[in-house]
Amino acid sequence: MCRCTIKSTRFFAPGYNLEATLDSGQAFRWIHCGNDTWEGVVHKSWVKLCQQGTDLIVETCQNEPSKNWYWLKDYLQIETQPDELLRTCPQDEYVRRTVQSCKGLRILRQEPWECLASFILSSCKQVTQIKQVISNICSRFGNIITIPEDNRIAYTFPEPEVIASTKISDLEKCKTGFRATYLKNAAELIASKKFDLNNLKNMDYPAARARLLTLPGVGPKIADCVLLFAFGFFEAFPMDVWIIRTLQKVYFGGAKVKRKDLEQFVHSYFGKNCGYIQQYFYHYARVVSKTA
DNA sequence: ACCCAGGCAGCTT
DNA sequence: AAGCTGCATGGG
Repeated sequence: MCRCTIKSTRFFAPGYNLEATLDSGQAFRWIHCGNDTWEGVVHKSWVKLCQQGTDLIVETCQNEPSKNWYWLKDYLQIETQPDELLRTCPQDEYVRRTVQSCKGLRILRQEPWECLASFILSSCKQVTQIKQVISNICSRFGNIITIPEDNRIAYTFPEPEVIASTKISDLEKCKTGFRATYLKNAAELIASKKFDLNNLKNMDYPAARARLLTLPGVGPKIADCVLLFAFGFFEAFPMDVWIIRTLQKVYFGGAKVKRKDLEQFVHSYFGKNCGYIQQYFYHYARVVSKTA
């Protein structure tokens, strides 16, 4: 049981699109509490965020109170200006439409292990299901965080050591399905220090990607998600079913272009920040265009 | 009943 | 190197 300290602040973040950022399928643990308010857990601390004009109102329940707010500002990428990154993309009609519709969407800077584990569990599942499985994993294997203001409970994401020492059958009780062994085996490699997840940040994109691809349950798509959402490699372009369909429809007149050829295309056409526009495409295709 | 979901690994051609 | 298949589970 932890002894938490409530701390509050506000971040000046004009134009920050909290909803698109927290609900665009890059992180799976944020809960919408209405009125532009979201609750989640970042770096083992419970966090409540509320968008209010140009500010994000922040309330936290911190395990180990830190002197400054870097840990959360970095996670939320408050200082990043998406428009500057997206300027390197050709401003074609579809780019303009999706950027306009998802204006202010940031790519988060997530914790590597939670991000990796989440996307190992994501394959061939819908976003709502992924959220459910991860919620199950955390409530079963994470540590309890009590929120002083009303005695509710939140959970940390279980460390690799915990997952590594868990029975496959207990992981499967969380509805992981066939992904349970992938997760456990990856956790073992990380817990035993045979795989140094944090060292990926010292590599360039191709080297870090090649290294991630050696992990069980990690292929090109999941590797790119981790590189984009946890390490800030904006040249990583996760090629999922939604994006493949979108690219074929918008840029190839509906032709069945192969994955390999699409990869070539996105890197040469969208350039060094192709991963950033990818997230706008994904969110637009999956959410925005449905509700328009 | 059927097809699909932020795929991957292993096997067959 | 490419193409096919099984994997476990729930939603539409």
